[in-house]
Amino acid sequence: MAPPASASHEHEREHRLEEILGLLREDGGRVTPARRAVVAHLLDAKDHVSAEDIAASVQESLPDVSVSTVYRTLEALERLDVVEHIHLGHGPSQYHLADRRHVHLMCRDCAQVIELPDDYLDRLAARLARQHGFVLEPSHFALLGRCADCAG
Amino acid sequence: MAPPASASHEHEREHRLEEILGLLREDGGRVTPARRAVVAHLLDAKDHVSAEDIAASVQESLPDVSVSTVYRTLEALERLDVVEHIHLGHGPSQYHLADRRHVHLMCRDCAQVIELPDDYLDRLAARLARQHGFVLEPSHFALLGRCADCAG
DNA sequence: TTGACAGACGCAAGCCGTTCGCAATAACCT
DNA sequence: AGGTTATTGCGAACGGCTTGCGTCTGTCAA
Repeated sequence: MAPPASASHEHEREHRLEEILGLLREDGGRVTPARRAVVAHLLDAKDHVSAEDIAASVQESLPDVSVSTVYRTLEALERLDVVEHIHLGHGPSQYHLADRRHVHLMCRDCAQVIELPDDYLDRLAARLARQHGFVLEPSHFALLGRCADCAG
Repeated sequence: MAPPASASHEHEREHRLEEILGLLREDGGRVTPARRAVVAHLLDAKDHVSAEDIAASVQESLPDVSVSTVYRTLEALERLDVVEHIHLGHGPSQYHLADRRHVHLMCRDCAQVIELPDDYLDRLAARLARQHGFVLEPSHFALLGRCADCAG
């Protein structure tokens, strides 16, 4: 579960963790074991995870943290712009740290998710801004379609 | 509820209705009053509607058509490629006739939906196909962001 | 025209993801 | 150490959608 980390990576992760928890405190919030575990899981996750994923992982060490606590923690973190969620069409929302922003492609057949750099939609975003004054949030939804394998 | 229609529009609508019902029959399906009413509502709707919208409208004339019938009818029509649905992030799926395909922008703040021509994402689709073999389905999801009003 | 065979129906229960109300707990500040 | 108040766990409830089941009814062949 914990990533194989060199001493410096471990240190770095610890730093980020405390930094985020500090933001919660600055905001008048409190740092609890549950919140610490949620943030830790987000730091360890390679990419996006569902609230249920987080709950399951947190419950390994803190068995009676409830899903509602996870949702409430994620909500607090989103208010602080530390976390964002993305809609993948069908299926639950996926959460990730705001600084791990990506554009997502999702296959409607095999449900595979492909990540692209977060500037992949810059041209489209510019066009939407120019033509419609619309400010695109490219990492808040997935582009649906069929992946190379499933399209045949 | 029924659109103000000239005689020819009325005739045209009737034709489309029977045409679609014919497809159901050809497929080994049956044409029931409930199905007729669902298709009629889709023909009358200006744009996309939720299953609940359809149910409410159908129930005005056929009070005990249940939501499950609406969902099952929409499922049958999607199998025949007559209907498609689109995911708008939060909120229920929206259904529309397959020949009224659009790209959708949705404002995360005011929930307003802006429709763009269905070829609006052609360049993006071409790029995705070329670089990733991904076949984009541009009308199966909404582009989320903030509309001109809400972006300020 | 009728009959019988699916297919479609209504209903109610159930699913999933998410939110909420509440009383009890425990972080934080002094 | 103590008071305040944010956060918690729990359970109930939500919205959107699906399913199982027994009944009904289009459809098509006789």
